[in-house]
Amino acid sequence: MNILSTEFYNRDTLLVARQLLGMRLVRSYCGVRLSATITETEAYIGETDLACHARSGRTARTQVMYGVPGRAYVYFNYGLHWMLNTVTQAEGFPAAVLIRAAQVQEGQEVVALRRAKVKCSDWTNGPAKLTQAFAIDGSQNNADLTNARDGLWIEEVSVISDVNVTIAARVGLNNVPEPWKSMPWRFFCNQET
DNA sequence: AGCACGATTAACT
DNA sequence: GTTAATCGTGCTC
Repeated sequence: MNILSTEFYNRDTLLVARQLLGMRLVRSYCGVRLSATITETEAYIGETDLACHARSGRTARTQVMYGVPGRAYVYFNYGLHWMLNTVTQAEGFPAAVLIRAAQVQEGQEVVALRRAKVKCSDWTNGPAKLTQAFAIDGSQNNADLTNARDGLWIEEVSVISDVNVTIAARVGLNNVPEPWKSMPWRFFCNQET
């Protein structure tokens, strides 16, 4: 196993979002190893990106995005849902990659209990579904993803070739003005299984 | 202090 | 396709 390092995250956010496809998100939960292959990501880049939380500048909520790359930015949305991001680019520049979907590999028994009411194909095919399945919430905000100490990290597994990747506009940005609403900053693997 | 709304989900019709 | 659930955040008064 090869845990992605600070150098991986300290690069252009679009490159990180693209290359996170195929990587394995790992969670150490109650002594059990949960893992899932990342299949969908979105990039949020800087204060000028009006879809990015950093559009409001540095606040208590957004400070993690301004911090060192390779940390988790976990935020609460719609009064119910937690979203997992990885902080990218140099310290001081606010950017992150939202992990939108993944395919469970290890720990299926645990995930099956946590996602008991839905069929397995719906376990982790959305950003808040993923955090529910992996028991990720605000206590993981600013967790260090570059080692196993905080129980959450990403391992390099395989590289997904371009023919298997679709690039499209980000989703859920109803009130965001153009051109930000339509920027092709979403990356996902073509074949769902 | 009050308000509108959100990087969604699941359960409806 | 439509909508309730549910509350932190940032903005206005």
